[in-house]
Amino acid sequence: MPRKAQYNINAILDQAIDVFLEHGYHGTIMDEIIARTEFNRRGFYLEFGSKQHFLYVVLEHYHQQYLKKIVGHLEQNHGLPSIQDFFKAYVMHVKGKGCLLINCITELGFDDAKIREIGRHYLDRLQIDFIGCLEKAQNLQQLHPNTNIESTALQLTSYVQGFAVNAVLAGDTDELQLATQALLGPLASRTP
Amino acid sequence: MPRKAQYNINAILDQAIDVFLEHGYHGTIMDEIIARTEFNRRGFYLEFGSKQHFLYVVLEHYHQQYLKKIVGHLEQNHGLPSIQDFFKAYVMHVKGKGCLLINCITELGFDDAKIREIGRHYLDRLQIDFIGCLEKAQNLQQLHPNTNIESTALQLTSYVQGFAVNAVLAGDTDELQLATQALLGPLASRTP
DNA sequence: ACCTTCAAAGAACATATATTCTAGAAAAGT
DNA sequence: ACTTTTCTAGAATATATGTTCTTTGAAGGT
Repeated sequence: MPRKAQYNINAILDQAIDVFLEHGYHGTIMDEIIARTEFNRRGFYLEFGSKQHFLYVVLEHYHQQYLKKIVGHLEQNHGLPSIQDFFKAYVMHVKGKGCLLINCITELGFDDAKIREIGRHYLDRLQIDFIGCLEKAQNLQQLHPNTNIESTALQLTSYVQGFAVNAVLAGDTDELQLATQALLGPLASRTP
Repeated sequence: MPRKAQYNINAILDQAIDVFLEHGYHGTIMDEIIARTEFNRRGFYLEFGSKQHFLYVVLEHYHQQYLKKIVGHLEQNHGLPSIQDFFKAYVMHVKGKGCLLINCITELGFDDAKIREIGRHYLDRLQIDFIGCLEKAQNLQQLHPNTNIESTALQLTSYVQGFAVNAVLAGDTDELQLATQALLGPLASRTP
């Protein structure tokens, strides 16, 4: 019977995330992917077919494995604390690296419809989850009663993207943590 | 006496901005730059030396010619209205295209120290200008008296980047205009 | 009108890069 | 131990791409 594959797909996808984060899509060359992931050229093309298709798989893995879990905080339904948990996790995640999805949007969004679609879907989801969380917060009277929920959700969504860009430049993330507190603080009701 | 150069450097730099916006740095190939700008290979290398150096020149031009003028709104010293003018101009500018500087940061920031430096400088400047504007707004009593200016400026800076990303995905800019209103509205004092 | 100088166009070159192919070796069953 | 399967490593290939070179001809002065 034949040999079994030596490589672990999940580990490879994780390693690939870092490579793409560092050099972008076009800046990443196959030689580096092969060198830094634990598998070989033939295996690569047997498994993924092409660099482009590989990116889609990596991006899907990135979404499922990381972004979804972070966004998951917003679905805990604890109102404002959930939003705080989300930002804390997000800032930790993007610190010093940025966000692969955001990077793909800015690098490839114009040319690649699939990337655009994934990006739109992600942002829509984020905004909907913020809305849900803010509504819950309102029910729990954690929020200023006259808060415009839709607008606030839109703000928070923009803010998230801003972090992803900042994280590439910012050495430490204390600054980002502080900004988050400043952002969320004023949302809280004075008379809970 | 010799012929004079036919090309107009400024026009070329403007044309190049669009090419880089569409395909990113590594995704842009020299053939397209040559085809879409009004000059030829020889002229290009005589003038700029390399693709990389050309990017720096384009970026500098982009900064001087576009970003600086938009950020200039913040130096009008009218407080909140200046911030509103800034966002209006920025949204118009990035609509459907994104921001070249932000794109370069996310694509090249990890590998290219010069890009990182330009990016940091730009964001610092933006934040300082926001602070100045917010202080002025406070003096003019356009602002909630208990606003934390530093944090608010940091937030606004993050929004700007978020917009740059959103603009790549958003077909129309109504959404972004709405977000701006949602963003700036709550800053205004209730008792001016 | 003629000559000189250099711009314009694109061919040519060298390197980089994605993808395919080949040879040898390692695992698993008999 | 032997055979089979297919994995691994890396050579090979074809194309893409940044850069340089060559040829042609246009502009401007005399």
